[in-house]
Amino acid sequence: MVSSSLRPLRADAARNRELLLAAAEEEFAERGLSASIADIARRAGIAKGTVFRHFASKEELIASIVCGHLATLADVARRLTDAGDPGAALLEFLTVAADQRRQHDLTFLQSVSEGDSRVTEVRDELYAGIGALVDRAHAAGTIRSDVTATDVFLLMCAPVHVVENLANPAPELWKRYLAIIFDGLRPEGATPLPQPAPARP
Amino acid sequence: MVSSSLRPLRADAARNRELLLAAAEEEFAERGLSASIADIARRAGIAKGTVFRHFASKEELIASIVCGHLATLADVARRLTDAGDPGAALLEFLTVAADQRRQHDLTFLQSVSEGDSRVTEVRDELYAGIGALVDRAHAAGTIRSDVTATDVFLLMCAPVHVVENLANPAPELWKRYLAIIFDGLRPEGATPLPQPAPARP
Amino acid sequence: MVSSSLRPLRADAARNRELLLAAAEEEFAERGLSASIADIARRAGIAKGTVFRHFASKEELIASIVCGHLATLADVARRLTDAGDPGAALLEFLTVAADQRRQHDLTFLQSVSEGDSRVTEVRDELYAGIGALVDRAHAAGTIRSDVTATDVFLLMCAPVHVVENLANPAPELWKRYLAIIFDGLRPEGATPLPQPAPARP
Amino acid sequence: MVSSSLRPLRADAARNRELLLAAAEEEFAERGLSASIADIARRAGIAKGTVFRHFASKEELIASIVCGHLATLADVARRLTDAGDPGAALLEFLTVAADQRRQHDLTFLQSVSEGDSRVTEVRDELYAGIGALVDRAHAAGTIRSDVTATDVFLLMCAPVHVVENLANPAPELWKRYLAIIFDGLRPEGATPLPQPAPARP
DNA sequence: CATGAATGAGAATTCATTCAT
DNA sequence: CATGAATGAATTCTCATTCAT
Repeated sequence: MVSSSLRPLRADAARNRELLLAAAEEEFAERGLSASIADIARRAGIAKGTVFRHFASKEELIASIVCGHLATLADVARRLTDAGDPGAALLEFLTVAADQRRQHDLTFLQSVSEGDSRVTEVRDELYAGIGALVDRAHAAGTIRSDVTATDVFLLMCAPVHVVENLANPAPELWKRYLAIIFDGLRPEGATPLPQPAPARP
Repeated sequence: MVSSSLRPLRADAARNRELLLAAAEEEFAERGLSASIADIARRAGIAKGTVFRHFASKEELIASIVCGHLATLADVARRLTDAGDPGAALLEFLTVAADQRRQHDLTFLQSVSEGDSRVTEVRDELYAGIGALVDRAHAAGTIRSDVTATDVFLLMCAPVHVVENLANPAPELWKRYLAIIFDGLRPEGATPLPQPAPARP
Repeated sequence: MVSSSLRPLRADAARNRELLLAAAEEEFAERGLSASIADIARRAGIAKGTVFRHFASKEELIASIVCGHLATLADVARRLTDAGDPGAALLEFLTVAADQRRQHDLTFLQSVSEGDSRVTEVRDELYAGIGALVDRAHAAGTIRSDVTATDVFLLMCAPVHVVENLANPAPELWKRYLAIIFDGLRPEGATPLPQPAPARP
Repeated sequence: MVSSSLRPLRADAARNRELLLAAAEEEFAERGLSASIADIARRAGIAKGTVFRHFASKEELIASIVCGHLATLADVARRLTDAGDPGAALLEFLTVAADQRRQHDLTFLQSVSEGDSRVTEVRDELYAGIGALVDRAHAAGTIRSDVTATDVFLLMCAPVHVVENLANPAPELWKRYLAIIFDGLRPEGATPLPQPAPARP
């Protein structure tokens, strides 16, 4: 039973679903895309067959994980729209986003769930939230005017990715690269950009 | 270079080796790490078994690809050390590096060949080359003084990674993000970095 | 016995396990160690993948077969310890042992499962049983005093092995060679042995 | 070039043939039947392709090894026919036979080359030799009258086989079991045999 | 004629997914 | 409805054998 519609899941089923998602995140983080359903089920303390009762396929499981992460980020963005300092709000958003990724790097899951409609939907929400943050930052003059919401959306994961090339990165090293990239977004000393901003994803 | 081994291979074998490496790059780029040896062989127009005559295992094949790319980059870095403008040289290096990645994103291959000794060796050469470029840029005051060769090494792939989150990125879009990141490396308007630079990889 | 593990298997699974073991014995007997899992599965009327659900590897399958045979023999030895005539009991044991082997010569499997702990355990039991039989035969003066339990353990398979060098041996021919060897174990006309008895295996 | 007919092989080819046979024996002894042609060739210091110039197939190589061993034994038997003490001669023959096996256990090779005509031929010679030895022993009353040449032929390898069930057998332990078996062949205290002697193999 | 590169038919093993219990 | 047994396609890798160099 996947959809949020209809019956709201029995209590234990809902709990299993959460156990499963958590186990899957850990397993994917440790083993990469090739983490097996069997291992995930074992980690969740659930039978293999039951996994398919919750998620019709491995792809759908992955999509659900990605959805969750994106939804959390969309929430964060929404909440920060009311914050006092628009520049600080945008930086905070990027910080939360990178921190989320850092906990389990699951960026590679995104490519798998590219086509999924629920993912697209949540991503649109997130995109809207980022749009609002960027608009306010523009108005406040905190970031260069030629930078768009899409740019921010794309740069969001960069700090964590950068750090991943290291075997044992310091746990907060990504903040160093977020700082560098955020400096690149500032209006001071900005060089004209050689390529136009891309359209929304 | 890679062929540090024994005899120089028979002409046809050498050709097959190149066909194989090329096919493998394409296949990995399209299918990710899980590209199969069978598909690679088919793409190269070569029998499955022959792949294993050239590369004892899938891992070794991957290591060879990674080695080739790193060696090319090390060459580029070496050549640019003599260039007139240190700042332009560093930017040029990052441009070439990103361009190489763009053709086939194979960053994920790196993690597999982490332990390989040949890879380590070539990476050290590349690292040395980047070090020289960064030193000269520091001397010329083109980049902020708190940025190290390791930082540049890590940031090298970021522009391409950023773009990969898009389904159909404009072919040169990565230049936009390289520009933003490079602006972040400039001394003008630089914010103090929250984390110390990491040690060499 | 072998099924010392957890729950007692579902009825159908248990049946498949037996089918599998039987098919494997036949296939190994016909094709030797290089019998393929695929052929074994086909013979058992079971899918290839299912073999690995029952036995994690070919080695484990072999160990299970060996274990079964050794356990049966250990049982036989135990039962015969109470028999009236110690000499007849020992001969009976060797007869049963050889007969078991004859059905499927699987001696070569033993070398593969040398390290397996379950095998070691059952073999120790068997060894103890043989020890008891030999002790009683010694006491009764039926076998020469310089022959040990290890000797009997080692000679156990000889009659069948001898016969195997023939293309189409008469089904009970092995009894001829068991008789000859058993005569060699008798005290009458025994020549001093040129080498000391080996330590327990 | 396989046959002993026609040209007698160029000197170096003959040498390669011997190197190859020796390497193959060692490799088979160490790795069993699954020793690979590649490893054998490497051990002999010869190219893989050349192996097939000497022996048309792996089976033929094996048959050649087996042939060599059988021929040596046939020679030994022939030579011992003239010896003074018929009983001692037979024992000596069995000793040499077992010793030969012990050096490299290659009994398993025999089953592979079962059908080979050259093997059959040499085996017949060996059989004849054993027949002569047995006849003389019968005449001298050294062995029981109900034992035939075929029995001896079959029992020949038993002592080594027996010892093989041990992980690290003492190098001459087989002599212990040869003594036991030979005692079983003696007329003193012989029990009637339960099965008739088999026909020639 | 020796060499070793190429071949392709398997081998063991893994895994998402289905379905009887 | 949960369970875990069964499935079979796919994967990496091996090897006897052939054949161009």
